[in-house]
Parts: sequence; structure tokens; C-alpha cells
Amino acid sequence: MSIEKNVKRYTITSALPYANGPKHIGHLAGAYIPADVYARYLRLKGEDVVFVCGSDEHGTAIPNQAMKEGTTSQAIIDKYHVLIRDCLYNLGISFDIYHRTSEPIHHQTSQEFFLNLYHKGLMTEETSDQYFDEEAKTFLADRYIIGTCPKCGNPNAYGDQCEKCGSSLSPRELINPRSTLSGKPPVLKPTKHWYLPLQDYEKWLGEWILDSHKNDWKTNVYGQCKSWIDAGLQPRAMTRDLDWGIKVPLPDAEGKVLYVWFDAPIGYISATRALFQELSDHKKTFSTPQRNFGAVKAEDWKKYWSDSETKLVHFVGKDNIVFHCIIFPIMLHASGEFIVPENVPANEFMNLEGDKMSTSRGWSIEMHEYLEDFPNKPDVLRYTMLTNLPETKDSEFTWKDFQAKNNNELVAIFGNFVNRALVLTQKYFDNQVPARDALTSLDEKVIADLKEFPSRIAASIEAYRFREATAHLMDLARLGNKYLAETEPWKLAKTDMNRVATILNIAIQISGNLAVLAEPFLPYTAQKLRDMLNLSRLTWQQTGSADLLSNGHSLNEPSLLYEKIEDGVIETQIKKLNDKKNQMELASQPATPLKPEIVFDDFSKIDIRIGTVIAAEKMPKSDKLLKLTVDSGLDKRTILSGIAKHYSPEDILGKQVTFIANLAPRKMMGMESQGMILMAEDKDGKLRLLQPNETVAPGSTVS
RNA sequence: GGCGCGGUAGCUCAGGUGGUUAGAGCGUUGGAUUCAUAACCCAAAGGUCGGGGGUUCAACUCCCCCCCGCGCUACCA
Repeated sequence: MSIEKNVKRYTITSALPYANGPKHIGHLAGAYIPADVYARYLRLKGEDVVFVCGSDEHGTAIPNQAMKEGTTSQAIIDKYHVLIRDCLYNLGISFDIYHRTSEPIHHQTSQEFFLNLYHKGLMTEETSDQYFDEEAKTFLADRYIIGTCPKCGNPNAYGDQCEKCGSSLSPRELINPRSTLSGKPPVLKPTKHWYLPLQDYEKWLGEWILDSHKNDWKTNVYGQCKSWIDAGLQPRAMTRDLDWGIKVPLPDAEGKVLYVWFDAPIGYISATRALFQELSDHKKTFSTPQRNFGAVKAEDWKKYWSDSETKLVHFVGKDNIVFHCIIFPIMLHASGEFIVPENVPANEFMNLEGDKMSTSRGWSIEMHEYLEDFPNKPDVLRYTMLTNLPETKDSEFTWKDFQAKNNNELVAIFGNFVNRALVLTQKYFDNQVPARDALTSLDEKVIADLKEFPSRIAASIEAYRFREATAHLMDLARLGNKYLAETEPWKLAKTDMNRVATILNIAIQISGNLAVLAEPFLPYTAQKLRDMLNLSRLTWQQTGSADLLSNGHSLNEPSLLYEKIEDGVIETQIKKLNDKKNQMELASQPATPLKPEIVFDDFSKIDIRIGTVIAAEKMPKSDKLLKLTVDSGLDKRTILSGIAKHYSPEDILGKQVTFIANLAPRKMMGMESQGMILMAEDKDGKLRLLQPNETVAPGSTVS
């Protein structure tokens, strides 16, 4: 059972975007929009909240991207930091600071964190043999080593993963490894690294998550954590041999940096620290304070990370659960100086038009693309995402839905109600808020209903049910439309202006409430509506009232809050999406690099033959393996082949196949495979049989 | 295969600890209306709650088995 703690302040974090490229809108669904709603809501309530984020700029993928773009790591992070930051701000994500992990204060914070654990004896040292490029004089990150995959024979498998068969590898498993830096085979050299013994904290995690957060964490998050904890944790290296990152602050650690997943979450702390540093210095290099923090001292950041009366909430996507629920909390807990998160309301993924979003495959809507194509419409995207957040399972974004949400809800319900109320007031009362006369029971009921909305919306937000909260907001506009439909003030205008005055007063009060209550969800709309109503910023506590705007208060000229989106615009986007994907497929897949040269003798050692599949069945307990019996001309042999995802046993039965006949037998899943079937791999990873043009006798050799 | 999360109206999704006729929005159909960006408002049609067992007076809700989707993980010599 979780203990309700007395919350004095909130620290809200959104996952740090990795600055190796643009980010698509799926990220918004997980980490940014829900966090922003939460933060804006708390600020409206007057809570003491900081909302921090920043670019994650370390790790091997940054230098990788630099190589791809033919530039430096620094240039990459500078470019994408600015791009991502500006997109997030333009979408209304109200960070108090958007920092970056390349800043000195973050290096310092991370190093202090590391040293603290080190000096407490909480890190273990281990020396192991790692690949070293003698020419480049550097240890090679897993990704920088290419070799033959021991599992599928792909000659260009990376040291951490074979992209052909998808298996995760360690560099030592590669056959004939070579460095991508020099092309030479690397040599093994001993290197020392520092590990965090995660397994020592299993008991603590069990108590903290499994016992005390069983009821208040989302089931997907809790289940994921339980799965990890039950499986047992392993020591995890917190350092790497790399020249891009934060130096390990120890004397014997030349050429070593902190593991990017060690330093990245510390970025939340550094960002908070930088925020208070800038506030106390009256500088705004990275900070964009969203409220008046008053006079603060640089050390005040500590309250947001150390005080038990602070509620820490991490907003992340499901890919980040393990880091934010297991590894980072262990770091925080082990340090003895920091609080651990109160909740990690991770969302699932948002798919796009029926397929997974992916920047690299071109199946995505990038944030900057949206902002270019739909300038001044950040709220439409926010609304569409909010109504369809993947809170309990993967959800789906479609352009048609985007159009429908805009046209049928934002325009037809929200915008229309406000417009009706304002236009009628302009028409009958010269843009002055009319005074209410005697109330009918309907009026009283509407006023009573209105009063319920703030607490209803608040309850949903506080339970991290943002989709539901958004629906409640729209229901308030519905209440307004219904009220006007039932009272028909345009008819009464001919007979009873006192009645019209009463009705429009109430309609205007509902609009005023919308202006405040919409702020967490639709900040640009809220601003525009406040301007129209000539209303200053109010607090959440003031809402629910039917006296937000006083009698005689002057309104400004009404204008439309939203505009319709025509079919053509949507068709253009769908076409653009498909074009982008097709273009990516052609462009993004460079031919795999050439293998080192061989001589004829090397080739002739391989006995390649044609055989016929005379029996085929699924390998029990395996998703990937097919057990084939092949008539090789010489014998009938068993060959296990990892093609189950591409061919069913019926597909392949009776087919001629090309196989390596003299490969040493190898046991897999307890069964011996006597050879290897050759396959062509298409760009999308599909495997296709390699067959002779016309049928040949089983056992025919290939040369 | 193991583990986790899902599988509810045409579509996108809600449905603490089992209990009257299973909900919302959109879409569809019909009605009403004209203040409003032909929008709003009312109503109806539409679901054997993935399939099969079981527990119970009673299950969408608990248990078991199976099928499908997603994620992690193991096996694609």
C-alpha cells in the first residue's frame, strides 16, 4: 500500500530526446504532452512545480550519426538540440528549462554522482578483454565492430546486434571481426570497467515497487517491472571505452566515459540545478521559467530532488520503463541523497496509419514537418493526440482521425459554442457581458453542472487519465451548446431581452471557464479565448464559478478559434507519408559493404550444393527455426534454418534449395543441423530462397 | 517457447475490489433547428464483451486451456 505523502512540490520530467535526429510525434504521446498537461494543471493550481527536460547528447549513436552525415559529433548535437527544442516549445510544451547533457554543469553533476557511488564502495570493478583497434588506438564500441554473425552467417553483423537475424550479440561472438574504423581485425586487450550491482537492490525494488506501488502504478508499468525483477538483475557496466561522453572521474580511467544511460537520467537533476543557477543569476540561457519562482538561491534545486515532500514523476514511453523504474531509481536510492519517483506513468506506443512509427523507415510524422505543414495549429495536434493517447495499449494516429477531431470536435463543438456565445453577445449587447435576471431551473442546473467540471477534470489528470480529462473538457463545451439549443435566445430576443441577458451571461461564464480549464490541454486556444474575453489569467480554484466575468465587462471582437481542415489537405499528407516511406526504402539502404578479398582457394573450400526439401516442420519451442530434411544427393540430412518467419513448412516442402554441404554440424535447440540453407535478404529484411533457374539433380554442386 | 501487456459496437476507445436492460466519441439513419465555420440539439439502429471450459445464486469483470496482436527474452552455423 502506498503511503499518501504530504506533497509540497512537484518535480516533473519528460524523457530526454536523443539528439541524433529529428523526433516524430509518437514521442509526444508518451513523454511530452501528458507531462505538459500535468505541469500546466499544477501551475494553474498554484503548486510549486518544476518541469524539466533537455537533449540527451552522449552515447555511441551520436558519433555514428556524425559519420553518416560526414560531420562531427558536436555539430550533430548542436543541430538536433536546437531542432528538437524549438519543436517542443512550438508545440506548447512548457518546460521550465530545456537543458542539454553536453553542458559542463551536467558533466559535473554526473561525475559527482558517480564518485559518490564509487567512494561508498557501491561500484564493482571488473577487467575484461575487449576489442581494441591498434591503428586507431582506441577500444571499439560494440557498434564499431563488424564481423560474421555466428548465428546466421551474415558477414556484416554489428558487435551488439545482427540486423539480419535480429539476434543480440556481444563482439566476442563475431567470426572474423574487423574494425569499422580501420578495417583491420581488432585485438583483444584487457580493460577495466565499473559496474553497478543491480542484483543487490532486488529486495529493495521488490518492496518499493511490487509491494508499495501495486495499486497506484499503471498495470503495463508494474507488469514490466515485475517481469524484470522476477527474472533477476545482473551487474551492469556504468562505463564505456569511448571518446564521446562524460569522462570517468578516476585516475586510471583514461579514454573511458560514463555509460549514456548512467548520465542521461542524471540530466534531469542537472537541468533542475541549471534552472536554479540561472534563476539566481537572472540569466536565461537554457531556462524558460513558466511561473514566478520568486527570489531563489542556486542550491534550492536540492529541494526538488532530496526532500521527501517532493513528488517526482517521470513521463516516458514504454521503451524507457526499465531505465526509469529499475536502473535510475537504484542509482538514486544507492546515492542516499535523492528521492525516488512517486510514479512513472509510461504510455505505450502510438502507431501511424496501421504501422509502427519509425523515423528511419520514413513512416512517421516528424514534429518539425507537422509544424511546417500546419503552422499555428499546435493545439489541433495536441488535441488529437490527447484524445487517443496510448494509455493502456498501443493506439493509432490516422490523418482521417486528425481531420475528424478537428472538424467535428474542435470546430463544431468547442469553437462553435464559443463563437455562438460571443456572436450573440455582440449582436444583442454590444459586446458587454449582460447581467443575469431571475434564474429558471434549467439555468440553475447548468450552473450546478458547470461547478462540477473542475474537480472532474482534475481527478482525471491526477490519476494520469489524460484522455478522460480531455473528454471532460469537451463535455463542458457540449453543455454550453445544449444549453443554447434548449433556451434558444435568438428567438427570445424578439420578446424577452432580460431572459436573453440571463442566458448569454451564463453562456459567457461557460466560455470563461473553458478559457481556464482548456489551458493545460490547449494552451494556444486558451490564450486566444482569454484575449477574446478580455480575461486575465485566473487560477484553477476560481473555475467552476458562474461569476468569472462581471456584469458590463467588455469583450473583444470575436474571431474563430479553429478552422476546418479540407479533404485535400489530408490527402496530401497521406500521399506525403507514402512518398517518404518509398523514398526512404530506396535511399536509406546502402549496399552492404564489401567483405575482405579472398582467393580462389578460400572459395573452393566451401561445398555449395542444390538439394530438395523432402520434409519440413516447425521446430518445437522455436519461433524462428524450421527443421528441414534435405535430399542432398548423397544423403538425407537435417538442416535447421531460421526462416520460420518467412516460410511455412508447406511453402518450402518440395522446393530446391541451395545449401552449404560441408559446414561443421551445429547443435541448436538440442538438435544437430547439418548444413546451412542460403537465402537472399531483401531490403526490408525478407528472406527469399536461392534456387537454380531450372530444376537440377539433387546434389548438384555450385561453383 | 518463457515472461509482461492487450483482444469490448463499422472506427477509436472507457468499463476500481463480480450484481438491475454493457458505455462514450466519431461514423450511419431519422427528427428538430437556424444564433453559429450546413455547425449545434434530440432520437434510433448497431455488440453471443477473441474462443472453449470451470467457480458462483450471479462474470466483460475470478480460475484453467486455446487462438490473435504488441513488447522483452531464447533458438535462425
